[in-house]
Amino acid sequence: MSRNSGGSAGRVTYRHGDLRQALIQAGLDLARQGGPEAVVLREATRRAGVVPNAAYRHFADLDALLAAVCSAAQAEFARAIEAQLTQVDASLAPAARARARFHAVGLGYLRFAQAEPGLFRTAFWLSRTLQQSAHPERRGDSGLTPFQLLGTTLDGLVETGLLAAGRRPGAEFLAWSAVHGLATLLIDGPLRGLDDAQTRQLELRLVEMVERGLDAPAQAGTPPAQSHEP
Amino acid sequence: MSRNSGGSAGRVTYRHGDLRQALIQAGLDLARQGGPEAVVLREATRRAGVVPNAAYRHFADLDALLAAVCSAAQAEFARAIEAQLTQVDASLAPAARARARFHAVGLGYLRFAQAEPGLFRTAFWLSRTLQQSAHPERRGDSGLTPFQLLGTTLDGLVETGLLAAGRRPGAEFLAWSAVHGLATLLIDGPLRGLDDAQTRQLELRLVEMVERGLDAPAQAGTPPAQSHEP
DNA sequence: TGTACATCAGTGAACGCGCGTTCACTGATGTAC
DNA sequence: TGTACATCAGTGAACGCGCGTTCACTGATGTAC
Repeated sequence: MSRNSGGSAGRVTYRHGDLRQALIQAGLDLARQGGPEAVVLREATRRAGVVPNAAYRHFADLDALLAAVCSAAQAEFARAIEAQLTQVDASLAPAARARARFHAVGLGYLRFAQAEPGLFRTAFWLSRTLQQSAHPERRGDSGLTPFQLLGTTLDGLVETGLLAAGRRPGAEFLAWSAVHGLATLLIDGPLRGLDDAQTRQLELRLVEMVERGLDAPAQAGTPPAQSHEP
Repeated sequence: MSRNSGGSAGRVTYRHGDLRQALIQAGLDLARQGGPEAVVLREATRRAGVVPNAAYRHFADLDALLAAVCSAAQAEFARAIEAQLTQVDASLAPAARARARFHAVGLGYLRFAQAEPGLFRTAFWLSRTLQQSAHPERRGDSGLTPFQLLGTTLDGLVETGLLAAGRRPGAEFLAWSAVHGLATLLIDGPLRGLDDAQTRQLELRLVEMVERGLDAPAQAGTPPAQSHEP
């Protein structure tokens, strides 16, 4: 990366060094600026200081490069959330700590989405052909995906009695939905215009809504009497 | 639309009839299949049975056509939610009816996203240049946007005592986030693989989570003792 | 009711663009003797 | 330690694609007299 990244000086060697990594890095930069659609083979090779078809020595085609970039983006995402978790005060009482960890994941998620919207969208890009699940090389330093990190904190809520065990299964999907939705609306959607204070407040209210809504017993007794299939 | 839509028979007149509308319709079909990125001027004119540059008699450029298509998509979205609201049993007691209406909006939202993922994504497309707010011609038959329809049902929850008035401000953003996030994860994201039963259950649990989480008082007393700015 | 004419919606041809991908090549690198 | 050689990473040139957009045009339509 050092020798060729800027393209400032002429290349020392005829061979590149680690073109594969340089292309992923260039693709990551493109994704950072413009999301997954902006990851384009010719521009990536251009930034790596190399002729377009050189990429084919390292990737079967554009999709293969894009997949590698997406994995890298997701790993960066995971690391950002891990960083938030690390900052939770370890001396807190178990229940308070469990809550703090849950908040850390939710707010870390939202923070990353806003700080790196391009990478955030890239992390969720799925090549529509191959159903590659999020397993091979997409994790953070802890070896967990963002989704698994969320699951861990939910387990913590159950262990400390803040979440009924019966409500645990599937809870990550509910929490994930809420946080992911707010992230999307904040970066791509109609909530873009919000100022920082409004954003922070909304983030906090959302996480608290999830925390409460996951656990509390059903209200009233009557389920809504509407048939959705007419 | 009738004469030219299929392109089956030769055109009767030299002039088109209503090319503007035909182009929007063609763009809507493209969006239905492939989302906003699939709305492409040349293909739209092809489907309208017309030469590419003919579009410039009716739209300044591709962005203008796309904007019209997005508005149409959002209007269709609004109409789908209105349809769900219409089906709520009007003879229910006020509180039950308010809940049912809230559920109808949430589930209608999720249903549309899954039935018409392309249009759903198109409805949220924002031309990054012009900050056109969602006001001119993007509403349903009731004259409300999907967002406003949601607000109406939240008002209903407050009126019937199911939601504390103090929690009403901004509540639409929280509810919206949760539903929008689940919709996104279900159609574009890692939850695509879920079968119908799982999906329906998750939808219902999510809406109930929001309902509970919006209203219930804060749990415990201790806010999470984490600083997010290190 | 008939004719002259302005309007303007759609035509036909062409442009330049960046893209992904293929082909035959070249020459630095590392290995075998 | 020196030489011959196979490997294979990167080069150079070219392809075909669909795209958005511009230009000068043509001829049906509707209006004014």
